[in-house]
Amino acid sequence: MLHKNRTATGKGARQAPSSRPTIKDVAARCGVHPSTVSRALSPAMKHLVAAGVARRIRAAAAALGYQPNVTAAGLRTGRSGLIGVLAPDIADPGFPPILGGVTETLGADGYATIVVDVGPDRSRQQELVDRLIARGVDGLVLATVALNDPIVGHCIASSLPVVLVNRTDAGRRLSAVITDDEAGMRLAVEHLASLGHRRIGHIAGPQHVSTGALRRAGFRVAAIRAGLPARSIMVETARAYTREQGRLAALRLLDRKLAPTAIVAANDLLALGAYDALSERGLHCPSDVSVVGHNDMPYVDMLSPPLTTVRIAQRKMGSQAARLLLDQIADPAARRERIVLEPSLIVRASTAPPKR
Amino acid sequence: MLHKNRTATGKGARQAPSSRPTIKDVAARCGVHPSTVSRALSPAMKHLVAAGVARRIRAAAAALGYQPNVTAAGLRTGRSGLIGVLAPDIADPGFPPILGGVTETLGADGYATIVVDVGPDRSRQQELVDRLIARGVDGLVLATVALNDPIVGHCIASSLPVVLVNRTDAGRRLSAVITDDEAGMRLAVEHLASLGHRRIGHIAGPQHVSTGALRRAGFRVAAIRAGLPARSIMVETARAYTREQGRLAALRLLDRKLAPTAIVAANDLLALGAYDALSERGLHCPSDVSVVGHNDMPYVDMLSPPLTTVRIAQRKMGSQAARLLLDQIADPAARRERIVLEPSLIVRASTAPPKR
DNA sequence: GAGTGGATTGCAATCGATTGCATAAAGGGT
DNA sequence: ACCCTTTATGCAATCGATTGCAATCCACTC
Repeated sequence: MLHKNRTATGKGARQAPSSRPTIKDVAARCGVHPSTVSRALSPAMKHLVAAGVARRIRAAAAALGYQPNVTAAGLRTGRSGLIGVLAPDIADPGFPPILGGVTETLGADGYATIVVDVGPDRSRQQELVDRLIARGVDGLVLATVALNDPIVGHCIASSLPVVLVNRTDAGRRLSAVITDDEAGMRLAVEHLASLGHRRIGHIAGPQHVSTGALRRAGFRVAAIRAGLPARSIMVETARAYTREQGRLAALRLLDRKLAPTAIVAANDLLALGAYDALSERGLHCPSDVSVVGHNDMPYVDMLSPPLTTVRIAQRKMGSQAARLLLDQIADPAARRERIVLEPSLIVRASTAPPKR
Repeated sequence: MLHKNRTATGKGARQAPSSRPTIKDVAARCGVHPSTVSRALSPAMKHLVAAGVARRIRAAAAALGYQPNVTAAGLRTGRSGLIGVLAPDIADPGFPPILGGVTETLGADGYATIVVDVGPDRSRQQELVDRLIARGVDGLVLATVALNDPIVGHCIASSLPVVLVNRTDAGRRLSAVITDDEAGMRLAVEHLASLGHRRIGHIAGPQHVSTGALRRAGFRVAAIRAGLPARSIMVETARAYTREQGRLAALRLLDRKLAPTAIVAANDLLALGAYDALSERGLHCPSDVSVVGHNDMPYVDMLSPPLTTVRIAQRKMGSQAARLLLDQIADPAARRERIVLEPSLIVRASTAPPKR
């Protein structure tokens, strides 16, 4: 029997000489069969190989600088060690902390993450998911789902482990880690009410995503519970979680006959837009109008004025989602779960009692 | 000859029934050989198959919802369609725009990116790179290299296409896309000098990375060219690009006998720290001390006061780096290149003439 | 009517690692 | 001594797609 592997016969050798050593090279160096090397190097199988042999194999592997080819192993085992993450917008400073939590937890278990920025065009989402599936991802973390998102059915049909993060679907058909949006709004509204505000406006986020809808509902409930008269509960909906849409919505609030003395934004980016709108109308925050944000994204403490906002545990949200996903990969039959994290209010200088 | 594939004989069928169709299924459905399917579906090879057959195959593939298994193809062809990206810190708002440029350009060519956050512990970098190589990445984008980084030699030895972004290595041994750091500092210093500042301090970044070293050097040169006396050119070095290290360095500047009337930070995060330090000392920006940042990261226009800063073309930097990498993948013999982008100064409200 | 050539398609090896099964060697019990 | 476990290792198929080579077919030329 002759070597078929990498002998310098030239001719058929398309291999670059620098190509990495394979399991066969290690096996040859030890005079054992490749399968033995595979077992010796696999934590789950190494109990099948004699301790001495295993040591020799590990030494040879180290000497050759052998690194297993994940692609080949993935083909055989059907698992790639890759997790796909769909992000609404990487440039949104609120997202990196979530991502950090996800990658850290997954990385500890040997998984790598492919992050895909869906961008404003939601229709691409399905295609992007399919691309990830074709890549053989072992699971998906979705930070992008809308309330009634066809992607949910698609994911369930694919029987791929999936976890939602930050947002949830209307049917609650998938595991999710979210924050208590209603509670967050209650914190914000109660804070403003306790300062004496009676006319409070809300810049709602897009209503097709859970954060937008739940926070708006939470705002309404909290405002009523705080005893505000119905007509002084004002809501304007932003079409996207962007500074610009926040500005437009804030202008609509400010231009009402009875303008609010305080504004609760569904998100810090929207709050930034509210700041823009205020200065555009020559109003001052907080003396003319108080503003409360949501998420406590990085550096909002540096704004002028520092933003009072509802803090959510973004990093934790990411790591919890990752953990849920790992559980689901380990046991695909596991029931879907829903983890709700509690928000807290960070009071800074953008809120104050109303004038007069 | 009998079907060996996915017939419902039970027994050996470990396959989940929902598992995706393979090239064989498409072939069987069309009564052709799998290799013909492969060719029909490959843009580069489809000229080898009759037009009518190709059409039938495409139809069958679509009907079955066939998606090629990228892992299997990758094993055979030796290319994974994955690009590794090493980031210094995903949470740093300066990074996402670069990443956006990278992923967009690579995505257009069918590549997916694996982003790895190296974090503060640089020693992990080598291991992370090895992990990516084991994953079979087709190339690497490094946003993390230090001036004399062992990783550079390692990458060259691996003969893997690599491009540096934002930072460069001392030996200029790898392709890189950076900004003109000296020019940026010249813009900052000349702006301050023209406002009348004569005592200017610099918060330098870590000196082991190119941005830190080049900006410090650029600051010195610009200050001398502006005719500032040597002893009123003050430099304090931050140990990391963080707000906290910026605060500490700024305090050291402010506590000097002849404190500067203006501070140029090597980075916006350091500038934020300078803001912290100023308020800690009861000083006001810009009336007491002017501050200039660097990078124009998102939302620094919202700070109090809005930050004057040197804008760099981050997104473009990312996409150029991706393009360079694609070129290098297409032609591994291509010469290494270095692209230097020009920065511009964005004047906001953190700079003003010195008192008196 | 044989030869030439081009166009299609099939065949089978291959990428590198994993794993069920078979085999071989060592140990244990009676 | 013999059989029966364990324990350790080898063998070969397999994952799914790609591709060099061979084979087939048809048309056309001389």
